[in-house]
Amino acid sequence: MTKFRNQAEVVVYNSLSRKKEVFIPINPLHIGMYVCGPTVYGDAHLGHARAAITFDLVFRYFSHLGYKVRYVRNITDVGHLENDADEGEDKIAQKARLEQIEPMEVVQYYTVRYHKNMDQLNVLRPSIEPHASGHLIEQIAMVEKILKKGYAYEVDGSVYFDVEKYSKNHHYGILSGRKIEDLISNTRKLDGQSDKRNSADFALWKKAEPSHIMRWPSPWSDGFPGWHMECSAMGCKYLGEQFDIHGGGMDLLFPHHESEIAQSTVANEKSPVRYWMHNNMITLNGQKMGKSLGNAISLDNIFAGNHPLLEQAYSPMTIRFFILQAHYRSTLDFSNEALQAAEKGLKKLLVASTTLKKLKAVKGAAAQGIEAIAKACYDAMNDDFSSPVAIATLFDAVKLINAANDGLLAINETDLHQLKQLMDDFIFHILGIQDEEAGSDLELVDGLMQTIISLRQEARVKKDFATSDVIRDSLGKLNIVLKDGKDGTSWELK
RNA sequence: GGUCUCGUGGCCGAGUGGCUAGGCAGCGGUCUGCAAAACCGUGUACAGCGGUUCGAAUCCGCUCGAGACCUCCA
Repeated sequence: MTKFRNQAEVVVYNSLSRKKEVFIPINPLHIGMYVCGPTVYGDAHLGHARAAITFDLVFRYFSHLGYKVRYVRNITDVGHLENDADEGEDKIAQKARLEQIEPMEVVQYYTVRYHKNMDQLNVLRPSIEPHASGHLIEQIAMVEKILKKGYAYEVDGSVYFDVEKYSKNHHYGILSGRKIEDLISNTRKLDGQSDKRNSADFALWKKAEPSHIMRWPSPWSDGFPGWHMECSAMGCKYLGEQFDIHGGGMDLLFPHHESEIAQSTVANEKSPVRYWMHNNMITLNGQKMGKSLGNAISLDNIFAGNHPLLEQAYSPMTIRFFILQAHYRSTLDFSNEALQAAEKGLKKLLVASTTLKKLKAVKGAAAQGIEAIAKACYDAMNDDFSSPVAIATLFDAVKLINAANDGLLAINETDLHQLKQLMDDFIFHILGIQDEEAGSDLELVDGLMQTIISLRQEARVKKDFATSDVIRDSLGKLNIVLKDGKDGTSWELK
């Protein structure tokens, strides 16, 4: 296994080049990764889960390969406007006004809930989780830098990035594949007055209206930073002027990430990011699931099963497995049928993993292609984090395990060791699956179960099937399934 | 309207020129007191029409359909 791990050459699809590229970090053995986190004004939904799980997979895999990864994922708690990019109300402030609480109460409330959901999904906490509101100084400094270089202008206390000027010697649209002329001609004319010289320009700093509760002093006005500023400022602060990976949902590609590139390129005179990675959307009946579309199902709803579209509750690990069974760059359509299939598939995988622990090695038997399976798993992950292919390959290992358990296949000590290593590495460490059934008092329960099973076995030997069936049925009501096999009876939770 | 992506068997979902993806469901069998699980076997899938090629789901063109971005959204 180690040998595949060491040989690994990871290929990453770079949104910037629209091609797969061999991943080479700026500093050997160290990786800097920045991912756009949530704007904390509402509960996390499936889309948040997908983004978090996608980059959790990247984080886990690179860590597994031996890289030291500094993973920064921000919390947006200021500057994210509700409607038109520069005229709407701040999302946090709006929520605070509606609920008559402090904006920071909104932030705290939803941040805590976000963390809870991510923990449930077994998403590892990032190395640094900076808040936009905690980095006003850095953001203001960056705006000043851009102003000084002449790529921004101030109007009535607000500062805007001059996209037209930037386009003269840079390519605004390099990431999203847009042309500046199209952007200028296609951007919708906003109602009301705009201080911007050009509709494609975006705000670096906004002056706060008197009614606006979230405000900070700056050289230009009491106000707040533009949405794109935070990621540029915080990414630079914690990962440097240029870092390896920047991730986020595809919907952030334009204008958010495009603008980040423009700002940082001007401020630091270099492109901020080597590899841009974007996860695709989750769809519901073929349509994107999104907060603004009102069709987003919250994770709490899914875990509890209380939403009109849900036929049942789905556990966090089912959701995680469901998401990992699709490649991160494909859209993934939500349906009860698909989730139920994922639930069953996951169970099969986990049962096999438990079976594996009890498996006994047979002396001298030949290798059973375990190396090939391990190699295929690493190949899949090295190919732009293809978790669906890795999972498919793990099911090949499941076949081996079950066959060995049924005595149809002999596995020797070396094979067994390799197989255990493979399953453990991939299922639990790389894919980040947890066995939800495995409780701390499992040993006690198993002891009790062995007693019950032996009593029932006595009945069965006496052909007292009435008694044995009563035992099985009543355990069934507790969601415990008994399985009578050749070598005795085993049990598992439904 | 502009830019881009996608269309794979009952469902989900891999696969970029020739070799079984995989999961779920179904069917037949083995095992079992009966079940469950597991195992074995089982599917003329690649939106349509043309073209390139010895050979295409895979490359090219067109048609149809779906979606994303161009406003906030993971």
